[in-house]
Amino acid sequence: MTAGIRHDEMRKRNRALVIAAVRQTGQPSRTEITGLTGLSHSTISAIASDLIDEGIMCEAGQGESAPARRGRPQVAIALNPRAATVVCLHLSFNSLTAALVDYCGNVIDRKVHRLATLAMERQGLLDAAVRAVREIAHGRGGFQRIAVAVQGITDAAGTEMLWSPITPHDRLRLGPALAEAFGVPVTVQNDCNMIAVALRWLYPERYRDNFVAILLSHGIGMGLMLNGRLFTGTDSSGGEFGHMIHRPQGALCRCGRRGCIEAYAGSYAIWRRARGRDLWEKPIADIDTAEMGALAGQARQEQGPARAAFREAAEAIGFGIGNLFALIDPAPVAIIGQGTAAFDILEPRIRAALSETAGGQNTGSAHFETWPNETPFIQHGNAMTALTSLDREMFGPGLHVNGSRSIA
Amino acid sequence: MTAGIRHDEMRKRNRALVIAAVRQTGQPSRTEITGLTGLSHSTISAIASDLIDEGIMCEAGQGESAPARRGRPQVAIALNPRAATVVCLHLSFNSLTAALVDYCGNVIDRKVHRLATLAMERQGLLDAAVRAVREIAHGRGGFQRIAVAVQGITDAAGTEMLWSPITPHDRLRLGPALAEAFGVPVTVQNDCNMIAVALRWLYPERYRDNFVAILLSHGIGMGLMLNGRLFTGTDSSGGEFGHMIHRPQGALCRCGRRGCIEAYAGSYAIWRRARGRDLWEKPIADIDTAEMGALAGQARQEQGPARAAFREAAEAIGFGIGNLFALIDPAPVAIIGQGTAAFDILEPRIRAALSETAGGQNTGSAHFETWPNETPFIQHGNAMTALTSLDREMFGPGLHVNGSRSIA
DNA sequence: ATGATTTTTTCGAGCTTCGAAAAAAAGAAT
DNA sequence: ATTCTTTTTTTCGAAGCTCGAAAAAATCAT
Repeated sequence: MTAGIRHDEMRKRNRALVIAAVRQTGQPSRTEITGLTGLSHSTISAIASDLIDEGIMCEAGQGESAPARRGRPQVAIALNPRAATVVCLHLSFNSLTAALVDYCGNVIDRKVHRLATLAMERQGLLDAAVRAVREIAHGRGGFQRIAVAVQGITDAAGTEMLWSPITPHDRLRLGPALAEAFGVPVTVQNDCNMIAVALRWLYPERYRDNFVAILLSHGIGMGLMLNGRLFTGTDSSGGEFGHMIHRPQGALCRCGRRGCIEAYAGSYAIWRRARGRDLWEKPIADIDTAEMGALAGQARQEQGPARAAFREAAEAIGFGIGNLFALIDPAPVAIIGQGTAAFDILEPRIRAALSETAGGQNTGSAHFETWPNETPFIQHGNAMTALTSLDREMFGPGLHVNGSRSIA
Repeated sequence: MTAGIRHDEMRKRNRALVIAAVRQTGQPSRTEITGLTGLSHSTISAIASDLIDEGIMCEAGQGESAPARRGRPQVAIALNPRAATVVCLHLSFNSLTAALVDYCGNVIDRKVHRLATLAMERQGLLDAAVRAVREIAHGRGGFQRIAVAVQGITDAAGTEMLWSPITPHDRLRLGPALAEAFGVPVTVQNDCNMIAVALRWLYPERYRDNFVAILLSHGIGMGLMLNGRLFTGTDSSGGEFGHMIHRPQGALCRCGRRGCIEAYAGSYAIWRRARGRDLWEKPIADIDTAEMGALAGQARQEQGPARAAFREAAEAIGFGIGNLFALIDPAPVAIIGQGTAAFDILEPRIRAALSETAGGQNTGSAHFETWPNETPFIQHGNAMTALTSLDREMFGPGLHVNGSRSIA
């Protein structure tokens, strides 16, 4: 049973709404917030005044390029960049990136660390994460939150990495390790989910309430936005699109099972097939971009195993999207990652396969948008996740930030 | 942007909460509602008093079997059965059932009509629905809502049946036809979704926030509850589990495509395979239960095509559940319908297939609960859907019901 | 300088919830 | 039979929030 709404709850929600309006639109005036939230001028005035006194927001002068209209000019309101600071980590194959981000979302500093994730011990990985946070934050005052994006499956609570292709260790408890080291809340999230979050922030006109982000890379990942909320599993980050079974008893997947979509469409799978290797051969750890580019070139030029490999990859993706659409209906699809470099070869076959599925019947005219580099999306999505979760903490009135005082 | 919460909104939500608490627990006292909602005694007293004055709820004496404790006895509060009436239709192959249900969910009357749905014209089907409503409601006062459960895909708005195996006509606009004829709101919902709703009401301890209901019958259907909400597609009722592709370019499905799960696991598919027919042969319209029983008996007794048919059906279901679980994680599975009569044959192979999938890794000990008859679930879920949607209408204060007056 | 126009703040009214106290309704004790 | 206990329900004043209207503020136009 949901809890009843009390009086203070109403205020909290409306404060949250105001903060969200400012975060979304950048520098709205009080009057614009009135329109966005549907609350009255008086209420917005009161809430804005509170939030400014508490140091969460600040007045930002006449906003961008005052249009010099008649009447009292609007005063732009912005989030106070110094209201809070968050640390964002991004852990992927052989790489750990740390970024320090202010409350407005500006990246204060970023540092990329190279490390051999596959060979490292469990504790070594945890230590590396702690070191990366300590280093990026050093000498820059405190921070309020750590958000970690990982290439792997996380638990639904967002505290640990249940499984990942980048390390042999399962249940890597990044959340508790970082929370203990720094005494701030920590969230651990799947990288593809962060891509979806980023798309929603960056291109809301196209990727708003219902869409799919598919990562084509060494493996195949997915982030799914449904009804404006990130779709996660009940126990884990869910959305293991790459490990839906495309062909029962089919090719060997990196996850140890057989017939997964990834075992046909991951770059290791394309490479394996194009090079004429056995489909049950254990996948290799990494394939560089140049090699994949060469295979794509071959596939474009001549009939042969390379072309067949891309064709089969496209079929796996197409049927996968079709099966997904059978469950959730057609929605915009964004395709991100290295694999998009060969999208010209893949697309016709993806469409052909899709059209053979129940979910694909209305997608003849669907347009797939592609981006080759997933990293900026992951980092942006991760930062926005940390900041909006911080926003939620700001709801409660009477919070003291940076020494400024509440009026209460 | 979500709308801000105003004062009256708060009251509405808390009224809704009280109504929901009563509907869920049956006959709680005011004090029990206090506990369920987290609101104060004073607030519950005020809201209850309003709702009783408005005729939505009523006092129901000492509740069930007063335990004769010390102190002022609790006064049980119940929904007023005469506060509203709804008509529930259930349209399936060759059958149309109409029921009149009071505000508490008691079935006042029910009538089953036989009709040849496949042969009927579009208008004939619509007329039959209108007639069924008129007949069941005749001479019993007005009703406030019509809820239709259909064997077919509906649109996300719940107004029409987009496609159904029971009729050649698509986009059957049941909602507008009934709304125009009777001037009340109409909802049109997929039958499997209604099964899921019913399970949540009937067995909340097991089927609460996350579970799957799978209907094994002539076709294969699914209802999915996620985070306590019915999962629907963005355009349609969604959840077309039966039409996820099990084997690309495989057996011909009733939907016209090839390789769907249903084309292996629907009873027509099992029959076709067991009888040694071509897998690309057009599915027949109906197979009676006795015939399916005979096939199951054959499969139990001897190696042969019947056994192979059930085996392949089980594989399709197992891989399908596995693929579903790859997206949404393991959750309780309820299996309903005629097909459960042979579940003893199916279950081992379903488990075997499931264990080969990414989603099946944690489901070794999963227990599948089965029910042979889907009809009562569909009808109950349909009724509860209509009533809870009516509850939402009752939120607004100052509503006049059955001649009683608001105190305002 | 004055007027017009637009934004923002102020102020009192009207709801709603809450806590405390009172009222109500029963069993238990005397 | 009457009085005490105990528990439920109602009543009442206090506090908090939002709203509309009016006032104040800040700018351009005349």
